Amino acid sequence: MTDQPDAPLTRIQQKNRDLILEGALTAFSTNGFRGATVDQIAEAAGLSKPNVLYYFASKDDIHKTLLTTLLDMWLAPMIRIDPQGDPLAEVLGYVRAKLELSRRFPRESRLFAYEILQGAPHLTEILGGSLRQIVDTAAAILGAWMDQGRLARVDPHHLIFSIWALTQHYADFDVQVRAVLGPGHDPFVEAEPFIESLYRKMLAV
Amino acid sequence: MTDQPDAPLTRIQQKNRDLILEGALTAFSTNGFRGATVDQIAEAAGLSKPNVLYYFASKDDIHKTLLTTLLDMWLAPMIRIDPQGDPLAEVLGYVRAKLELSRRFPRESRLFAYEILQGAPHLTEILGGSLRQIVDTAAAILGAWMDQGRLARVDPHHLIFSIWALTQHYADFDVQVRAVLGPGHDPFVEAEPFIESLYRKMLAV
DNA sequence: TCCTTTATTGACCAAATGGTCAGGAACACG
DNA sequence: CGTGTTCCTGACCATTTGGTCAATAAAGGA
Repeated sequence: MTDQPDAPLTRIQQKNRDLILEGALTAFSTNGFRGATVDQIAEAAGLSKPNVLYYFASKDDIHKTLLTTLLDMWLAPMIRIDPQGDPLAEVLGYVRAKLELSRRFPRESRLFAYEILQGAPHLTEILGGSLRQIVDTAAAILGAWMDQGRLARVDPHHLIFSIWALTQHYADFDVQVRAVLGPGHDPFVEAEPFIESLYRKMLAV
Repeated sequence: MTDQPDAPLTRIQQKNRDLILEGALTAFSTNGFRGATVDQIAEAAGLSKPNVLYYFASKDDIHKTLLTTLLDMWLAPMIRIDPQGDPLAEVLGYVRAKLELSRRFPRESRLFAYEILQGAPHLTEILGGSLRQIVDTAAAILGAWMDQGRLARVDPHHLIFSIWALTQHYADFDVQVRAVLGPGHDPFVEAEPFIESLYRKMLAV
């Protein structure tokens, strides 16, 4: 499409790339990378298959673009944990933000879930690199608060894992949760006070 | 292979079906249903592709067989919760059993994760049927203990979800957990005391 | 041993799928 | 306008893949 690698995008390029990524998010998060077809993506985006491949070099390229783009949104709440803030309020704020992400962006959550399940072929460097650094930083903050006796002593890393597990479960396993609860339930609405009280009890000094 | 629908399996049939299911478990849990190929399964089983399809009608058939076979193992610990037992001990026993399943059978855990992510096309009746009943029964036991003041009052269904989320996370997101922790860690060994203390605090009256 | 049943496979097929390409349509802009 | 660039598509291709089948080999039982 363009020979200039860093040429600014035209309006049409911007719009169509967005359409494609939006359609691909739905396709990949529903069927996984292998299960989604370029035709599906094209139809979801309202474009022809060759046109999709005019804007992206390959199916793989679309997937990689999605993943790296979304990773920032996914990690943002953890970066916002403030060492100067109130420990419990900061943790609960993070929990709430993460649950809100699961509620509002379940497709993104599932996309990551598929990727990790598959062994994270596109994310290995990131997982052990920047993600690990961000987590270590957050864990250090939590650890310091525990040292100061402002939070109950628990393993900070596993505390973070537990938050991920609990919040993402409601997005990734949505069908199971809904099937078990039956109709007339809003899993996310019920989950919030449950998870909040869980961490209040766990982290109370 | 056999016209008799309920004919007992010969020794060869038994062995080869087992080989196929074993190979398929690895293939499906690594790449998902769509990502796994019959050739892969055949190679993992040490059989030829036509021979695999001699023992199972289709790839789908293999998948469904695996899923339903494994569901029992997966649900067993919840059924063993004893209304006559000590409440906290019963819950912690269930948690430990579930974590042990994740540790020993991560492929099975991932197989289910893929299935649920996909919207549980093969399990919809089961999810809203027998699974729901089993969960409701367990939730009722937990609720009764809470009524008697022997466990802290929390939403029993979400308590169960939290156990699933926390324990399965270590199997399903294994690569992520290991990448973040770095080498020299055994996630499951560290997770057990963390999760146990979590539920001790949460459920203490 | 002989004969029926069960196992196994190479060769093959049709459909699906990621991707290409030449050429035409739409657009931007002097 | 006109012209160069960007955008778009129908037709096409090679590969992968689930599945079939006729034919052969191996068991098994009387």
